[in-house]
Amino acid sequence: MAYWLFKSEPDVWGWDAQVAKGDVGEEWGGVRNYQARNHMRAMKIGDQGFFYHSNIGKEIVGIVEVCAESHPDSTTDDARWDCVDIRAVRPFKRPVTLAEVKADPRLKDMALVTSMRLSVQPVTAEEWKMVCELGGVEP
DNA sequence: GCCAACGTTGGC
DNA sequence: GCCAACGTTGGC
Repeated sequence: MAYWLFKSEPDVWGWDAQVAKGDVGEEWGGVRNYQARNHMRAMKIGDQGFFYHSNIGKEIVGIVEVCAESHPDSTTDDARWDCVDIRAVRPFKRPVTLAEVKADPRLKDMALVTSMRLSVQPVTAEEWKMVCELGGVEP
């Protein structure tokens, strides 16, 4: 089981929209970055991910899981781009802000801090546990 | 709205 | 294959 982080712009597609999709989930299409795509290609069904709001809020708001493995991105005909589907699992009791992550020395190596612009990021098991604690949910 | 960081593109 | 120009992202 691996852990990931998905970035969204909440005014385009946020946590509420993701929750509204229920267990069916939603294709995480539109990613046009090789690193991010490679992370999605590496994902397995059941992998867990944080759902992050950039721009508005700048906080991790909940947990999602991968419900369909890598497949062609339906938002383009370009064969280079694949993506997974994700579905909402549960919200954080308390959102974890970017400022908190940056302020915590144990989280200083999170990709959210070191690779700020990468839209799909790997998360380590330690980071997963830490951020879940901060968010008030069971890992 | 600004601007720094950084990924991508295209000319050579 | 290098590197300058350009476009995009995202925090502030």
